[in-house]
Amino acid sequence: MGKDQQDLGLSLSLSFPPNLTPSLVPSSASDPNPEYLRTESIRSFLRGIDVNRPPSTADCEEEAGVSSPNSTISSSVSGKRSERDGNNGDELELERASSHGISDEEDGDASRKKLRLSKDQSAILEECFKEHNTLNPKQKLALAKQLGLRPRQVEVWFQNRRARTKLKQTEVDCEFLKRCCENLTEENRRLQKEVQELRALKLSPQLYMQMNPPTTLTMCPSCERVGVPPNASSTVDPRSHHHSHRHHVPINPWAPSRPFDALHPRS
DNA sequence: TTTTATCCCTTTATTACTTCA
DNA sequence: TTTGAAGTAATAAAGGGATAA
Repeated sequence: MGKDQQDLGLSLSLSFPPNLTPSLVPSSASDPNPEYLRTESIRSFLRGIDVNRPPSTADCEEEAGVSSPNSTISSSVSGKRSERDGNNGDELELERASSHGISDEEDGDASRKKLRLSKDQSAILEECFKEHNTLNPKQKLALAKQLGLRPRQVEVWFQNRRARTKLKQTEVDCEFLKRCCENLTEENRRLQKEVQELRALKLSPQLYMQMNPPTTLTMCPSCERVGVPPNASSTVDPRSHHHSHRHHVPINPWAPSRPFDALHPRS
């Protein structure tokens, strides 16, 4: 449990520059009740069809029986689920008590039936998910009881919901990194151009003579950034640099230029 | 060390919706 | 304009491996 929560927490705790994130986050990501769910649920509601209608006696008996058509049967057959359910009295009881409204006719098909949750059920689940994206067993049972679902359904819903959240976050991360890459490419292009210009100057002494003295260019020894000394006339405010420069190192314009990658090696 | 519960990941199946001939 | 097949997106659920208690 701990590992998973950590993973999710890491994924979700990524922060982005405020100017990037909002435009990148898909509207649906923050929408607890997406249009898709709304329209579908509304249609379902209007038709008076609720795939998760409250359990009837027959349904309960059916669920409790051996031949459940739904996931319950397959899950109770599968090792993991049977182990789990067999050791949890409350959960098993709820499993039996809750229903999906599967009739006996439908029961014949052993294939799993996927049932859409109602609008209300989805809304409540979303609300709970907003509060905490994982559930402890008590919360799960309570929620399942409240929604008329099996605890396993609630559990699965939360798992799938976490997966959707992670997927959205991955998309946002990807978009952010793409932009970073674009920005760096652009900066690299700009710097390469600058290097070319400086090399051109180096090759034409006449132009060089018209240049300002090289001492007007200084470099921060710690970060190797080109700066402007305080006495130089410039629009750049030296105080805006990230640390004080008491030791500006004059740049030798004849020194071989280093490409951007050499200045910013990837660790 | 073994057991159990829970997680995530991947895959499958189902449903509802859209597109197009 | 209607209709049915095909395609697509969303998502419920299963199964399996990993991990913590």
